[in-house]
Amino acid sequence: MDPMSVPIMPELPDVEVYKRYLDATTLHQRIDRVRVSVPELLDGTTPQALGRVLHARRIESSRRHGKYLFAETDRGAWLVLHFGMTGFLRYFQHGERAPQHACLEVRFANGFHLAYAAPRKLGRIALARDPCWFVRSTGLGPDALAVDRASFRRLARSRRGLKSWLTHQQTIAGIGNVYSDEILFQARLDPRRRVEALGVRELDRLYRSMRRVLTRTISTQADPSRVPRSFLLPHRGMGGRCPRCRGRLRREPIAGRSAWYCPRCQRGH
DNA sequence: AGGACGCCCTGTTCGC
DNA sequence: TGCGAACAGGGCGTCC
Repeated sequence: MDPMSVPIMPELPDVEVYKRYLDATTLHQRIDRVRVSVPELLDGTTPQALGRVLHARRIESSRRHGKYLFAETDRGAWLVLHFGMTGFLRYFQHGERAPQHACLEVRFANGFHLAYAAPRKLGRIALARDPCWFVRSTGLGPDALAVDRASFRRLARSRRGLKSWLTHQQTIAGIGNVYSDEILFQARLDPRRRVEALGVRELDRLYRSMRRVLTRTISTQADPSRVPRSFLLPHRGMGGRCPRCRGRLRREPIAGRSAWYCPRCQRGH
């Protein structure tokens, strides 16, 4: 079973699944060829430089921060991958066909390949000294699953709207449009409300909802078909109905994205 | 500071 | 049925 066969929006849970996929397939094997077919995705490096850094190296470990995946080589340099909205990984045997839209392809000495594919070319490939350095220089906020309740409250001193705040990677890293809808739905909060206007109980509800949604979707491999029917996600679409009150869901552009929510269950006051 | 908007990209879905 | 417009959205830049 190839867990990468379902197209998904690469937010924190999805990237966590990619990380586990990478760990389960590519670690400790010697890289003997690197091929870049979409050089526009390279940020701050070139196909030649990337090839030099990776050639004859092994990936020894990986890390994830928000929607970014980091792979450590045995010489210390880190490969940085961001999946945009359609990116994914595929590990395949020599002779099998590479996925369409493969932008970066690494061949290992054991005859297997790892492809990073991005049909819409909205991803990013970079090199970094280490993940901390990269996170700092990009200005990313703490990973959503590493934020404790106290930090969450501190970060919430913001005039932003809830939807905009949750998806702002410089505040908290890892949450995108789809999962922010789910988190707000389960916290029963109106996406248009301001963060700083929330009471302590509401803020704690939001915090618990964030953790519940992220950990739960990771535990089901971020597979959309395995998301409980009580979640908003399976109903997020034209004509969708609220799994809680059966009312019609509403779509509204908020923070430059289309937000789905239940106007009855997610009231603002 | 933060929101609105446009842009990048391309496969899919929609309406006429 | 066919075709073009609209849409999907992560991240960035610009403007207000």
